[in-house]
Amino acid sequence: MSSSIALRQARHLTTAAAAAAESASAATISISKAKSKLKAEHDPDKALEIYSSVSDRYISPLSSRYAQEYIVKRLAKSHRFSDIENFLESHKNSPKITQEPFLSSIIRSYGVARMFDHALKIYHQMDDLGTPRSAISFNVLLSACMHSKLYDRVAQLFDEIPVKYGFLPDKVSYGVLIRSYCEMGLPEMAMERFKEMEEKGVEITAVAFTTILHSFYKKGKSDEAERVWNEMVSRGCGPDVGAYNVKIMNIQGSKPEGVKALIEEMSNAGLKPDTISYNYLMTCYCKNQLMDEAQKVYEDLKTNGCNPNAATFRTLIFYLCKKGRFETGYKVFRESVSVHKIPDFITLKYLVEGLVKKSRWRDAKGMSRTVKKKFPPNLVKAWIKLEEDLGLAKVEASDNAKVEASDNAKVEASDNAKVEASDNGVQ
DNA sequence: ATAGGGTTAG
Repeated sequence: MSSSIALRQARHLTTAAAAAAESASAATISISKAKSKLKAEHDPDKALEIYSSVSDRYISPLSSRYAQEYIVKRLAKSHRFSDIENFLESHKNSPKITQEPFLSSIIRSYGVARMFDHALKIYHQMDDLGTPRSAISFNVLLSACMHSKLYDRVAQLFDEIPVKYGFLPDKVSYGVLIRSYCEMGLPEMAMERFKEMEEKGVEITAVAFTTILHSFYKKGKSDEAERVWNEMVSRGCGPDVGAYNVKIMNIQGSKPEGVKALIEEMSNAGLKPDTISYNYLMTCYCKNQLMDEAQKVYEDLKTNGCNPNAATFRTLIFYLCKKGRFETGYKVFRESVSVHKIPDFITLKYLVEGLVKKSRWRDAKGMSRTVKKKFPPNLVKAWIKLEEDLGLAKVEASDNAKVEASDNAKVEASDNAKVEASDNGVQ
């Protein structure tokens, strides 16, 4: 991007960002509606327009956090850091700035953009802004520091800040500190901190244990991991579902029976396996060429009180394609569309190529239409190129013979309405 | 209302 364009965008944004943060008068849509609109919007400037048209932006802290972070992520992707600054700093004009959770969301957003210096700056400004401090904003600051990959700085802040401002670190503060040690490849150092937590009466949680457990597995130290697991159990800190999932992750390379056994063990212990647990089982079946069993896990998700997520769809569709089950793959794809969790480009490329290979022209066509509606502009461009390479672009215009050759050929290629209906028709 | 656990194959 040339600097003049950047400058123009920055100027444009100064106004747009201010409007977005301050004006509630142009309010037309609700935050929940904005959420789905934002999801489909890849242009940061248009995302800002949506943000500024939301009436109840700050009513639900969780939704407003989502919208704010979303915009920051989009801007960060375009390296528009001064725009991020304008956008986030303008939030200081809101009367809500005296509320710690509101200010914390700005700190978190700076963390998302890897702008840690800005995060630290606003944290220190809290006194001037009239915002009270507790461990909450400190923990968000530590997280921002960790997500900016400044791991040794986390330890430094942990020692300095609570003393300076006169509060005590809590279990979450320790959680972030422990994670930083683990990220540095020092899970032993993380374990060391447990003593200190005990002395200070800070609860040692399953989350902290799980962080360390994961780290030891990652280093290939299974024996150490097992020791951590046993200590967690003997202290009565766990395990919980998350801890089990780390254990499952470590054995999923082996036979499905092991994964199944762990899931049963969880259930017997009164824990409810979640989507991640079942994803591991499903993936394990896929890797062992047991596609019927993998599909069964997917189909039973609902019965087990879980919803498929983006990873479920991506993994299942990928392995279905790998096994040549493109028709089933297409069916699962349509289910992913209906819940707004469509897989990535590579997976869908694999699927559309398979459909074409099997002369499922109508499915390939329908899929293509949906993909172009859902993907960001750069990927749409790549997809159109793919369509051309596959000869898919011509099907609608001239090659009815091809369409009629497919088993669902009753739908005319020009009957767009029908194709669209079939795209969105899966509930 | 802030900390942990995942997602193909190259």
